[in-house]
Amino acid sequence: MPEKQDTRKVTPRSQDFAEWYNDIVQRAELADYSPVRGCMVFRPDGFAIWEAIQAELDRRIKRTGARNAYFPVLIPMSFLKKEAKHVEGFAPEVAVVTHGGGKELEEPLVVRPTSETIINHMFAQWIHSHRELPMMLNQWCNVLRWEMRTRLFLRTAEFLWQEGHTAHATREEAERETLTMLEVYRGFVEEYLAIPLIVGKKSAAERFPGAEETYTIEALMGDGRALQCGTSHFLGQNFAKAFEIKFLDESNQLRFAWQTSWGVSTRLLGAVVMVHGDDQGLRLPPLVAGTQVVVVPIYRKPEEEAAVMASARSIAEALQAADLRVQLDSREGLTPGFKFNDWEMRGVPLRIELGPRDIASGELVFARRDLKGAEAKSKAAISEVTVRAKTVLGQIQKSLFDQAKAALASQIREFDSYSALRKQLEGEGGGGFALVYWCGEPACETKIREETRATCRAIPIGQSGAGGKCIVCGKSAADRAYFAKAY
RNA sequence: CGGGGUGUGGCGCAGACUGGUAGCGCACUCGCUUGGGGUGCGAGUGGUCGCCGGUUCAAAUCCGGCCACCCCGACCA
Repeated sequence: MPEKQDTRKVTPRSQDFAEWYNDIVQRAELADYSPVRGCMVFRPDGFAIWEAIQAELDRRIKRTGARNAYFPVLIPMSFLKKEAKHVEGFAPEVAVVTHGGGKELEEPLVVRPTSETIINHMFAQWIHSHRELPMMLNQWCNVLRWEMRTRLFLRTAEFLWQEGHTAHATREEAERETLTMLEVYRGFVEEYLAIPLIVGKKSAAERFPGAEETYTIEALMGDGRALQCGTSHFLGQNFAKAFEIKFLDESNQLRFAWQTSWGVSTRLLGAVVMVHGDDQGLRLPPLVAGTQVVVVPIYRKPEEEAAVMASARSIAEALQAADLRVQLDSREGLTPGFKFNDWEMRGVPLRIELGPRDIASGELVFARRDLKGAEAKSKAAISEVTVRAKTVLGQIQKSLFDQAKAALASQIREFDSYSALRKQLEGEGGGGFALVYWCGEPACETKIREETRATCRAIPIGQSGAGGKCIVCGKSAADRAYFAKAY
C-alpha cells in the first residue's frame, strides 16, 4: 500500500507540459532524481511497469528465436574504435574507467553505451560455420551515455533496455530479421502500451552509427512532439568486417556475417506518461499497470466497517484469483475522496467503490480512469464483478489506444508547399507530424531542421504512390517522409 | 557547452530591497471529529537559511567566489 502523498495539484498539462511531466512522474511515485547528475531512481510503481514491459516483450522476442545472454558492462577502449562511424557516434558520450584496484589501468575501459563491440568480439570467436547461423542474442541490461541534458525516463545518463544482436549468413535474412523485430516492437507498443505509432526508415542523418539502415517506431506525445520509441538496425557487414566475424558457407567459401541490432529502453515509460496522462495524473494501460484494479471501501460506523471490509476483501481475493493485479485500499483515516484522487494520480485503470449501499443493493461502482465525469462511473453486480472487471479492463485498454490514435491522426498534416510547412512548424507549439515529399538529399533535410527545428522522424516503408516534388527543392521525390520536432 | 531560473525543516514557498538571532501552507506525530470526490478542530516534532570567504557589534539578508539542480537550445534511445 502506498504512503499518503502530498495533495498539491499538478501543473496543468496545457500550461507547461514539461512541468506537468515532472510533476506526474514524481507524484505518481514512478521515479525520483538521484544524487548523481543525469541518473534516476526507479521507484516500485515505475519499476513495476518496466517489469510488465519486460515480461511480455521478452516473451515476444524469444518467440522470434532469440535467446537471452549477458555481456559485461566494461568494454576495452580499443573495441569501441574498431568501427569508424560507431566510435565517432559514441565517443563523446562514453564514461571511461581509468583506475582499478588503486592503480591506473593498462588499457582504459569504457562503460558500455551499447554492446555491439563486445558482443561482436565474442561472435567472432563463436561463429565459424554457416551451421552456427543465425546467431540471435538478446540482453536486458543498463547502459551509460554521458548526456548533456537529461530528463526523467526520456534521456538519462544510465538507462535500462534490451539490446538484440544477430548474425546471419545472407543479406536477405538479416534484412528480414531487422523488419521482423521492427514489427515485434510495433505490435508490442501498440497492443500493450496502447501507443499508436508511425513506422518507417530513418534518414541517413538519423541513422545509428555503424548501421546501413535504421528503422524506427515513432510516437506522438501530448505536446505534439515526437518520441522515438524503438529502433531496429540493419548493420550490413560493417561490424562483421571490423570484428572479423567470418564463417565458411556451404561451398566452403569464407564469408563475413550479415548483422542486425535492435532495442527499446525505459524511455517507453516516459512515452506512456506523455501519451496517456492527464491533469489528474497518470493513466496506465491495463496490460502494463502494476495495479489494474483498486478496491476502495467506504463506511461510517464500526459495524459498517466490518461488513464492508469483509465484502471488499472477498471481492479483492476473487479478482486476484482471476489473475488480476489488485489492491485493497484499507488505509485508515483517509476519506474516500482523497483515495479516489490518489489512485487517479497513480493511474490505476479501474477503481471499484464499495460501501453499505452497494452491499445492500448487490451492486458496486466501477470508475474507469480512461473516461471523465459521469461517463466514467457505472454499476456492476457484485456476483459478476470478476467477469465485468475483465471486460471493462479490455475496454479501457482499447479506449486509451483509440484516444491516442485520434490524437495522432489529428496531428498528422500533409503539406505541398514549403512556406505552409514552415508556418505550421514555427507556429505556437508547432507540434505534430508533417508528411511531405522529400527528395532524400541531406541538404534539404538540413534546411528544414535549421529553419524549423523539425527533423525527419520516419520514411514509411514500401510507399506505392506515384511520387511527387520535394517540398524544399522541388526536384522529383519518390517517397514522402514524416517530419516533426522530437524529444 | 550557450541562454534563463532556483537553492531557506521531507515538499512548496515568504522573509532579502531597508542587516537585529527564522515564518507560513502541506506532509509527519498524538487526540477528538469526519467518511459516496482532496473532512474539520486542537496540541506537537522538525531548519547551523547550497558551500567558502569578506564587510559589520550583528548576515538568510550586503559584497566576492564556487557548487548543485531545473527549464530552454545545440547533441543524442
